[in-house]
Amino acid sequence: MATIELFNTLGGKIESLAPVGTPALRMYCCGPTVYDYGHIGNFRTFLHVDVLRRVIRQHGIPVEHVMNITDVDDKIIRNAAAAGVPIAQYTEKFERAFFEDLDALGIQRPEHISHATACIPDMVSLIQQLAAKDIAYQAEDGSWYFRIARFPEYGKLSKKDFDGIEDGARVDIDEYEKDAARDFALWKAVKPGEQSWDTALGTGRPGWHIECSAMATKFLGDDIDLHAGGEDLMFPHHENEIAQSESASGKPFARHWMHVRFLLVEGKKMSKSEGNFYTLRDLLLKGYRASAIRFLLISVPYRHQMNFTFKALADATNAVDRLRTFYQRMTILADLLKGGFDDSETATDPNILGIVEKAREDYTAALNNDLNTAEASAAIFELVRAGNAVADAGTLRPGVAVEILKVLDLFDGVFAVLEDRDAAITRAALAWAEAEGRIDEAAPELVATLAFSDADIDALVAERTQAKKTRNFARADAIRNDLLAKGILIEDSKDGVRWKRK
RNA sequence: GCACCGAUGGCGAAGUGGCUAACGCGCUGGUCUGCAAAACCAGUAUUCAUGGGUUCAAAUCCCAUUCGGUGCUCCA
Repeated sequence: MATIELFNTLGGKIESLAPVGTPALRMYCCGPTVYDYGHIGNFRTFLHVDVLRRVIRQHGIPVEHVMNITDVDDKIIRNAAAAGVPIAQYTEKFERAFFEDLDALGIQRPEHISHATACIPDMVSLIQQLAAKDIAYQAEDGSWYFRIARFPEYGKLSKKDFDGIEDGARVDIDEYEKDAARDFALWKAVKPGEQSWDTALGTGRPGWHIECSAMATKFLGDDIDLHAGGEDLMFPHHENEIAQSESASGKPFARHWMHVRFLLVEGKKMSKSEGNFYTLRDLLLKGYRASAIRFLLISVPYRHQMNFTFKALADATNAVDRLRTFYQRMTILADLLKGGFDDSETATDPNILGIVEKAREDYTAALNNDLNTAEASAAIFELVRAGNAVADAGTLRPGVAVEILKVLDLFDGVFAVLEDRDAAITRAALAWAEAEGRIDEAAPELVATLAFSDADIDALVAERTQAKKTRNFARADAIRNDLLAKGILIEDSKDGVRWKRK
């Protein structure tokens, strides 16, 4: 099979991605700091890493993927103190929410998930290795710093040349003891009232960057295949990881670096002050579907800045619906064969098999080409149109529908939007909002629609079908319009009546 | 301020030197339907921010300008 070509920030060009030294591809992705609910920008990154791991697995390559949970840092300490609870209690809630959100968005769990606070000994040991080489040094207050002067390659990932850059315009009030302004904290000495650990380095807590170096090494070794994260992490976070890891091991830390670009929201940087800051839960309560959010965030390739808009989100909902409708149509056709139906005599379009094959090839080639999800979905929509047209003409053999379904399954192995879990996810979000006292943020129509059970809807749909049989169209249309007003759409088809929630 | 990235139809968005500028959504007309919906067909940018240049050939390369974004500081 063709190789996966992926842009490598280190080197600045597209390179083949493949495991070296082990059968599995060993990758590390910087995880969340669990001090609040995840926002759509966070999830854009996690979604594209999910796309990557799914593509790798479709190539038959196993993945060994590590993600950290940062459960101690300045913001957590500050917020937990403000809430008057221990940090573990504070982070537990947001960590649980984070995993619920991953599930809602269909993001696969990494093979290894570890907490920063569970890896303190690993971090201490790493810092000790650096200290033995005099690369880590302790300041007078007891904090430990990384001596950047001892790592000449510093800046190679973010392409920064620190020679000649002025070195000390800013001096943080509690970092005045550093030897050089760029030196970064490995271990922060304890401050009154803060959570701390008693270690060989003294009493304190880890700096931010060290956990990723320690965890990646702990689970994957000191020369991993891929390291991924948001573009903002490139500097200083990833640069510092490289400095720590490579200084300790003497080996290149990660061969391949992947960075996902930020998104804009309604054309502007997402920020609380702009009023365009959205968590996944905010969107679910507004009535948008998890599947549409996934599809939209994935559909723009990861290296492009994408503009997230509510219009685009509504459009994505329709696009996903079209894919699902087509999938159902093909499934119904393919299922004819299960009943022992012999389709060898069925009229058949002479070109459709070639179109199916082309869709498969275009789809695969697009993803292999630096994860071009836009072109990949275009290939699938070409198949949708062709398949529908042939089916409309009555020349789609069930055996061909089986082949089409294979391509759709390949597609869904990465895009993961065809299975409809949306109503359940939205119900869970409403239950959460209720528990948090935020139910007033939910769109009223959403509450109304979900208040209707499937059985309620089925009963009304049956009544309408009965009315139609007696040609009582006034009554039938009244039911249809009433349901539509509540967000439920009825579709009559040759195979019976379908309905769906809008 | 310095550095880097981007600007493609009504909206979102591919395409980075050469076939009629993908794809999705929307809109208009048609087919189908009791009417709709779904689905299909046709139409919907002679043109790729603006101005110059290179080339037989440019949305794609170069220069300038305008606008948006990012990094230099916590951030996915």
